[in-house]
Amino acid sequence: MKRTTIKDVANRLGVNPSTVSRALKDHPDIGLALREQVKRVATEMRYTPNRMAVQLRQRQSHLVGLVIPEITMFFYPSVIRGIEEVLEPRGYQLVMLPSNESPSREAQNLKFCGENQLAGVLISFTRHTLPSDGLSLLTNLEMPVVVFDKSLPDLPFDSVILEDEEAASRATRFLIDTGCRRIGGLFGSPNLLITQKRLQGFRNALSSANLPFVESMIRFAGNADEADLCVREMMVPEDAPDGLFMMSDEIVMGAYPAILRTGVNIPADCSVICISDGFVPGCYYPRISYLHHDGAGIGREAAHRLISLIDSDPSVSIPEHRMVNAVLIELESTNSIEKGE
Amino acid sequence: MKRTTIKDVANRLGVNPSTVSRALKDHPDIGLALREQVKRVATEMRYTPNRMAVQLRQRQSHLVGLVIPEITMFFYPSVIRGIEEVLEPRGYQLVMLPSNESPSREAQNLKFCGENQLAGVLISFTRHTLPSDGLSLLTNLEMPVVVFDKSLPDLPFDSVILEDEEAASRATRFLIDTGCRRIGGLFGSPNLLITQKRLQGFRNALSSANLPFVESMIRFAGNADEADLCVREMMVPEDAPDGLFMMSDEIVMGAYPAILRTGVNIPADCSVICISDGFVPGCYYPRISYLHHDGAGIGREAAHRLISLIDSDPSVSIPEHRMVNAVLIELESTNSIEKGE
DNA sequence: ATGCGTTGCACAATCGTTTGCGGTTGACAA
DNA sequence: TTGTCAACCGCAAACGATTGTGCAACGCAT
Repeated sequence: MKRTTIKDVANRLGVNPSTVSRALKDHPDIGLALREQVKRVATEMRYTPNRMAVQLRQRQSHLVGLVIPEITMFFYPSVIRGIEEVLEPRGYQLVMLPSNESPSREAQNLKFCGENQLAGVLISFTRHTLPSDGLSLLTNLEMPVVVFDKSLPDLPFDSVILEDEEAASRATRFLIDTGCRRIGGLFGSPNLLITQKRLQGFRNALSSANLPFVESMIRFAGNADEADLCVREMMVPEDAPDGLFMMSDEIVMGAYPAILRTGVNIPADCSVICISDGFVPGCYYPRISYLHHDGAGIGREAAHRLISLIDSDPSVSIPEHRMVNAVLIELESTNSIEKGE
Repeated sequence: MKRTTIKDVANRLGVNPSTVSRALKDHPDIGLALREQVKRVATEMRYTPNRMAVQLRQRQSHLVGLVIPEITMFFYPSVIRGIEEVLEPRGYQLVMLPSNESPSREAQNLKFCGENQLAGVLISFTRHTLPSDGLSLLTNLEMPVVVFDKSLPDLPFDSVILEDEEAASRATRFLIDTGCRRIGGLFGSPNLLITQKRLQGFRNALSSANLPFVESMIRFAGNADEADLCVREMMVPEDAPDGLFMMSDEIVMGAYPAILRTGVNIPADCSVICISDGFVPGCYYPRISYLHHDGAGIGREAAHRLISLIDSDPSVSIPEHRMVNAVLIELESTNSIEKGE
């Protein structure tokens, strides 16, 4: 039960394989009549091109590598949806290459992309990848690549990231505007550039409002459980925050129930805002307002950029850094209005 | 800047490409001395085999297709982690083929797997796939395939699924044992076999306890928002349930906050239990006890089975249906103990 | 009739590996 | 000396497609 090849079709028609190949792609060299006949017979014989042969010949696969730090339930599923949305119609497929937060695994994954001549690579770095390592990895890769979300400083490659600083700043300002004065912040891994930027945005907003930045009011949590712990530490009776900024969905899922558990009244005692992909904030009561960190949007952007890199001459393009901005979504009132003025 | 091929290595050594090929795979035909030298030069020239050529030659890729109804934040991320855990060490890579709950897209995806001679396929069906269609799709595929989680009735192919009926039954029994008498159930799409089975388990538990099955106490929700709506309908003062079974994480995330919003006291007024992957139940307060629907475990099982199918003679193997059982995890008390006896 | 330009297709090389087969050595026994 | 048999390695044909080039046949103008 062998697959029918282009040769089989050619033999059946008594023509040369090359003729069949050209006919199927409407090459003008082939007469119109024959062209139609070839197509008829080809579908009749249920011929489908063998991609391996095609790819070997043209030295390029239609596979795109997706190198991500870990396949978590946060953010990446949305990103993948966004990517698929633009890749699939163009005939590209996504190969999963999770790095499990291990730089060495990440290097392996990138190596895989190179060896298999994937069409391109979409990458989000692990929290442990050193900027210099990331740079050399991508440089050695010699193929279209776009970095998304978890980028590294000063990378001379295309990237699509959130306006992290601005988003965090706006979120914080929102808390300030609704009357919060003792604002706490819950952040992710401090290694991450996005964490640093969001922290910076957080600080900027405070200082713009002439509010002091209190070291003890911010915490870093590597995962949901740690976020839970942070909350328990922060929510001490004497000086609990009256407003809390949480930088991600994972932090929210760890921290928010912890807050509720302390008995603190939201938003009366403490307002809350976060940066989120959008689903999680609606799954709590009270709901949480958030700055939309649009995973699908970032995925789409990154994929688009990658496609244009693949289609263009690699030597002429200069890296383009795209920042997608986060829009504020207000859900009910986890943010108090005119708090105790 | 061409990649170095096996020919380059051969030329450098003045030997035949075939010799290099054999030397690199320790073929006994090649003398030990030469073998070592070839390897040395190969690594020195940074030779890496071109997989496309290899695959074309041996008519098989090391890619496994993952066909899933949709890439959601629930369940599938865990499944993928489990799969990767067993696939990656064996040199297989995962290709994402989301069907977006569309049977036609699903058919396309399967076709893709066939045309590209993937090594095998892991599939979870959409909620709209007809059993007969699924059967013919897989039959035509003619390659190793294992169905996981969202299966179809009477499929003569390997499968790995949860003991859905048993899990739902145990969950319900747990509610009964803690004193609930008016037990409600929130289910997913009624098209799904897993929904039907879990519903069956739910009913069985009720009837075993001589409790009536009240049609109005169960609801079907296609997504979280619908689950929210269902709760608002059910939680009417006169005859609200005193115990609630929720069949999945997505249902929980829609329904649980809705319950809290109604002001119903958990677990005093209403106990809650669900079937879950494990992360979500801990992200609420009160936490929710659950029967563990282990995504990673199912992924691992499915991947293992697929590997053994790939490695074995396809003609001799008979389909194996694996049911993984769900263990009960009790978190705090969303289940009342000795309710109003 | 000669020359020239199209049109329409066949030939063969190529992509980078793998693999069946055959052939050359040298050793060693008959 | 001849024959046998390993041990080693080269040759060339695949795998299934794409593509540059060659070459008939034909039309048309000269």
